[in-house]
Formats: sequence, C-alpha cells, structure tokens
Amino acid sequence: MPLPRPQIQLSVDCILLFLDGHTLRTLLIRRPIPPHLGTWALPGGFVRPDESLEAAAARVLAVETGVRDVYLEQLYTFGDPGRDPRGRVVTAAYIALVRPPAPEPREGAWTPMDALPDLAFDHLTILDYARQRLKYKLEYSPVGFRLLPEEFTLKRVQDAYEAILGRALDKRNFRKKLLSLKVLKPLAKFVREGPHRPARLYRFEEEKWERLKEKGNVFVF
Amino acid sequence: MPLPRPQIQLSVDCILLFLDGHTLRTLLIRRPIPPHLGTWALPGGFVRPDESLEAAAARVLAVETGVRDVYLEQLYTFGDPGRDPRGRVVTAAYIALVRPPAPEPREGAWTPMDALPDLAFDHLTILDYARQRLKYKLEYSPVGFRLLPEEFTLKRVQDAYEAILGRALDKRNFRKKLLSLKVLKPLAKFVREGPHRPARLYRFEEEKWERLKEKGNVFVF
DNA sequence: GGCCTTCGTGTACAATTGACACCATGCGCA
DNA sequence: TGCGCATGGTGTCAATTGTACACGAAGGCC
Repeated sequence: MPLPRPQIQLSVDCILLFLDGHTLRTLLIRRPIPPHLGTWALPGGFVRPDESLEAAAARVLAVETGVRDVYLEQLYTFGDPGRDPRGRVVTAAYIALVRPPAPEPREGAWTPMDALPDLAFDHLTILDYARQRLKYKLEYSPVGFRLLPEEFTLKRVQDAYEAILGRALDKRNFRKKLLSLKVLKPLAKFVREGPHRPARLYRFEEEKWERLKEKGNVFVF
Repeated sequence: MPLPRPQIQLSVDCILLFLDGHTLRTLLIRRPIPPHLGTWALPGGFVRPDESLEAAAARVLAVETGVRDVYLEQLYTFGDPGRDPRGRVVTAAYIALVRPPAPEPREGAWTPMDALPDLAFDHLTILDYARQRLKYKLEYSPVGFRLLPEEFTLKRVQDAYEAILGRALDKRNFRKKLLSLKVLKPLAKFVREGPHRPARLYRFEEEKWERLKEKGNVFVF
C-alpha cells in the first residue's frame, strides 16, 4: 500500500539563544518573503525529504544566520491549522544555544528576550515556550554551560542562571552548591575584567556530569 | 509565493497508558497493513490537512481503540529519514493517560511496559522516551492523578508513583508529603477492598494545584 | 473471639537550604 | 606610593526538608 499524497508542509524554526551579560537574546530576522514580509521572525525553513529534523534546523541556522556547531534540542511541534496563512504548515521548533563571543549574524538582530517586537506567525508563542523550557531545564540539567565559553568564571555562571531564572541568587550559596556537585574543574588561570581582583576560571566536565546523572542527582537552584 | 509541493508525510502515534495495580500498561495493536504487517505497534495514523496534531491524536485513539476523553500531551516528534520503509514519514508522538477502569480496547492488547514485544518502526524508542518523560514529569507535576479514578485512596496514589518511578516509597513519608501539599480533598467516604480496615477516599483539586504552581512549588518524590 | 490484613499515624536524626558580612586582591588615580 | 574602589572569595547558624523506622486501629473471615 503506497503512501497517500502528502498535504502538509513541514518546517523547522530555530530559537537561537545567546547570553549577553544579564540579557538573554535571540536572533530574529526580517521575513524576506510574504506572508508577513518584513516582519521579525524566527529563522526557519522547510524540511527537505532526505534530512532529519535536527539536520534541517542546523542547515537553516547555517544558511540564514551563518551560525554553525551549536547545541540543538527539539522544543515542541506547533501544528495548529491556520498558523500559516499560506496553508497547512506544521513546524518543529528547535532551541539552539551558542557560546560567546556572539557570532555576528549574516542577517537579523540579537533581540532581548524581554523586549520582543511583533512577530510573524505564532513565533511569540514559540519563544515563550522556549523560555519556559529553558527555565525548567536549568533545574535538572547543565544546559546553562552551553551558553558560556569553554572557560568561565563562577560569576558568569551565576549571571547565566540569574538571567534565565529571572531572579537574583545568593553568591555564597550559589558557589557552595555549584562546587559541591563536583562537575567543574578549577583551572590555574585567572582573568582580569576590571580594576579589581582577577577571578578564577573553571571548565565544565561533561563526564563528571554523566556520572552524577547516573546516580540520579540533579541540579536545583 | 505559493507553498512548495509537500513531500513529507506527517503522522501521529499514541502512547496510551493505563495503570493496572503496580503495572504500567500501554495499548498495542497489530498492524493491519504493510509494512510490518501483523507486528505490534502503537496506534497511529496520518494527520489530516484540517485538524490539529492533538485532534489527530484524539481521532486516532477513538477510531483505532475506541478510547475517548483522555488526557493528551505531546511527547516528541520523531523524524529520522528511514524510520518508515515506505518513504519519509515524520511522526508526532502523544502520551495519552486513561483512568481506570481500563477501557476494553476495540482491538489490540494492554501490554506491560516492562515486557514489550518486538515493535514496528521505531516504536520501541518512542515508548522508552515516553516512560522517561513520565518519570521526570511526575516530580514536578500532578500527572500521576490522570492515571487514577476521580476518587482514590492514598495507597493507590503511592502505587502509581511506585509503578512509574520503579522503586518503593516509604508509606508514612509519602503520605506526609502528599498531604502537606494540600491539593487533595479528603472525602467522608471509605472503601472496603478486602478483609481489613477500609481506606479513606480523596479527590485531587485542580485549582489548589494551580495556586501552588503559581507560587513555584513542585512535587518531588 | 481470635487471627489476618491493610489503614493510619509521629518522632528523631541527617542533610539541605537559605540568610547573612567581611577580608583579599588588584587597578587607577591623586 | 598609598588610598579608594570594585569585585573575588569564603563560613556559620537556623530553619526546613528528607529519611529511617514501629505499632495500635479497624474490619472481614473463620
């Protein structure tokens, strides 16, 4: 029995996130074609018949923004009829996390998540959903480190957590807990970032995290 | 600019779960058509151009199993090329939770989650993913109650948690914590379920849970 | 009435969370 | 060169939460 003729278009949309100090920013582009020509939108595109969804997301990012080698994670699939005026388009949304320094986008703008403009389609809904997911996920997984450079200070980690959770955390308690997880390797390197004492650099150790995970432990802030 | 011609089929698959004492069971059906004719599989079907994904899942359940009015939640979208030998089929998987008494399925069998047979396509992967999701979700949301009748004893709640988490919980601690959340209303009703003291019935109160959630509290067992 | 089974409850200790303040270090400037 | 300024880095105590653990109560059955 052959497949029926497809009648639904499948696309991917990418929420590309970047942490700029205490500000979480996402890359928006202006729609180059109708509908919503000129409106801000998430980078996205149709899935090709021979590529996986994740590959499609990676391709879209590379083509539309020039960004490569990012962490990708499926967020949710939005498929209400009517979300695209052209016809039935179902979209798989992917979260993509990039480390500083922020790649200069081929086009579009890094837009603060808390000052979003009018967006095409249901992209505002998608962004809200992404923010929620990231917030929850921070509590039991080390996604935060995917937004930091390979080597970072504890302050930067705290900045990341505060930006995503949207609230201030106590410095001493934060460090105590973070270090007690034993997933960070202190380096013999320091950075000067102003007229004050330099801060130690750390590195996140993936395999230590894996071991923790097997024992069922989780982050909780 | 018109839409390109669709080249990808979109389907939904349903993980219908039911709690049978300490056993979590899912409804599997034998594939009535090739490929994998006669092999056990999740109930599923193609999405129609005019229905939402969730509506498609509900329809598939109603038609293939006769089950209606269930809790539905999108699990994940599986879209690797090659997952269906007929061509490119991307499937949105939905978890569906039903309360006892177990509906008698129009076809298929309630199969224990820990004794799954060979399955068509990537349906084993999908079921593993579902089990994981349910386990995590139990920790911060009241999904467990969606597997129980409207009125239930504390023992039944504990059974549900133990079945899903796969480990025994201490009765006194479990009850203490559950009741401290103040989301259960004790009823002036008791059930006799054997030659022993009857147990009190409780009811889950959705709006009390909503209030808790706003304050940021979560279940953790 | 005695036995069996599950119901329902409290305490004590350990671990974790959360509040809170001060000295250290290095830069810049007078 | 020394003083001021800014951030780095650390510990203690109280409150809360988690965890281990045992026994009388209620009702059916024989």
